[in-house]
Amino acid sequence: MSNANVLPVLEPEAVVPCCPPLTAASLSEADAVRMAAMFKALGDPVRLRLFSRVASHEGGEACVCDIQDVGVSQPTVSHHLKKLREAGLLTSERRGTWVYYRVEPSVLAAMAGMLAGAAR
Amino acid sequence: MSNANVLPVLEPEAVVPCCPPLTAASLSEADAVRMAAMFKALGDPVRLRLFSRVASHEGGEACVCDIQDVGVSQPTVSHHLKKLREAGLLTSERRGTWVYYRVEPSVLAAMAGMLAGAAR
DNA sequence: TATCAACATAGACATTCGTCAAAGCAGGAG
DNA sequence: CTCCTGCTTTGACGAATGTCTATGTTGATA
Repeated sequence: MSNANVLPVLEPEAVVPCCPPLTAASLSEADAVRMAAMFKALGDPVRLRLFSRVASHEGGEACVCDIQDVGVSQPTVSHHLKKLREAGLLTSERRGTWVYYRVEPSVLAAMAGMLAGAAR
Repeated sequence: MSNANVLPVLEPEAVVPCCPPLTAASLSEADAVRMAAMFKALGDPVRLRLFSRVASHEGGEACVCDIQDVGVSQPTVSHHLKKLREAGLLTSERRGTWVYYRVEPSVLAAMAGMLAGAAR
């Protein structure tokens, strides 16, 4: 079995450089697709709760066992965490038996930046 | 019309007072449902483009005819604008033959505020 | 070795979503 | 009145989504 790279995840670097505030200019289709994927990742109550639990957890990271009590089964939690990872909002790292998740600040900043302009 | 709101259609007023930054505390289930509905509304490329076109349009408002060239049929545009309205992100007003949409700043501010904390 | 705990993956299923064509509605102009 | 334009609603369709159970994998411990 190959133990090389088991995570076919988006690289955060590729996602970051986006976008001007929404008030400044209308989005291109390509930018809209990229940004919509991030908003979509937070567009589910269970995912949003998981994300908020990671974000608010002591030390800025949490293992799955710390946050998995959100009312759905463990495989479903795993599935949602994978979605958040693929959207570039979370990163994960295995340490021993546990897998720790933490938020990717630059991606969050891009989303907040887009909205902040339009909210003035 | 009855205002009994058993349906998950959000009144803009009820949506505004939410929420602390994601780093501060984990969301309750009720708050997560409300906020996820807003993020979900921006989680589609067509809707995000429509929203950005309204937000960046001169005067802070736009009629449908100004923004409907996003690559889908006109009924689909109307459907997406309705979703954005139901999520509390846009308001609409009819003036003569045209319907004008504008962004709801307070709702945007709530979303940006949640993200800004976690992006630091 | 065997066994357990933490987490991920596979497959199936019902529900939701995005899209379109067609029809409906509201206002302005003739 | 009739006709047209701008926009919404309806109904249908395939595709995507969220959830579960069952199974797999990884690492620690005995």
